[in-house]
Amino acid sequence: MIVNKLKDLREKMLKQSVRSEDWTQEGLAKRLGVTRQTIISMEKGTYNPSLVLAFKIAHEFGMAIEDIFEYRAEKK
Amino acid sequence: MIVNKLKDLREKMLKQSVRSEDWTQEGLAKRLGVTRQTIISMEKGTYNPSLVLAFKIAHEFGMAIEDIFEYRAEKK
DNA sequence: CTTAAATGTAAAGTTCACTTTACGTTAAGT
DNA sequence: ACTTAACGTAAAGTGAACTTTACATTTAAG
Repeated sequence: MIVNKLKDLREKMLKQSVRSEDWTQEGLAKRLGVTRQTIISMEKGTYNPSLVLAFKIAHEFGMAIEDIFEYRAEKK
Repeated sequence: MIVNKLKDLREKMLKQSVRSEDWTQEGLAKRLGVTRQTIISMEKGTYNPSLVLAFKIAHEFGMAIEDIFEYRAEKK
């Protein structure tokens, strides 16, 4: 199971950023090369990004993957 | 594009490990909960692991995802 | 040399990340 | 109140990650 901080991080950037349009769901989606639906589903936790997308996201936020996504071993 | 060090890392563990059967393709696959085919394809670079699997792999090797997988921006 | 473990290859099937389209709701400015 | 940007939801389609099965090749050890 993977937990992520995407929603909080993006909303924080939205508030802080001068170019706030860069951090709307749509703005971020465009920079990542995905659709807005993809952002929504990730923020909701409906599904996990691919490793490639996780790398792109980490790059956009200037953080390591492990700072944004946390893996928790499944409870069997 | 993602480059990985899986083959080298696993072979290194194979040589160093006392319980070498833990680091055969089959042994590693079982611990990761995937098939041997999956290991082969990742080592060949045929496909990239999901983020969940990347986390599990990093955990098995005791390393960070970024130490095993490297993202290189696509040349358009 | 022989045998068995480990690795490689190939191909069809399943699942899920991601797209596409379309419409509904919320928030904020004027 | 009106408008519009931003956010949310739903559902069908595509492609790639991953499985399953089966067989062939390499490597190491007796």
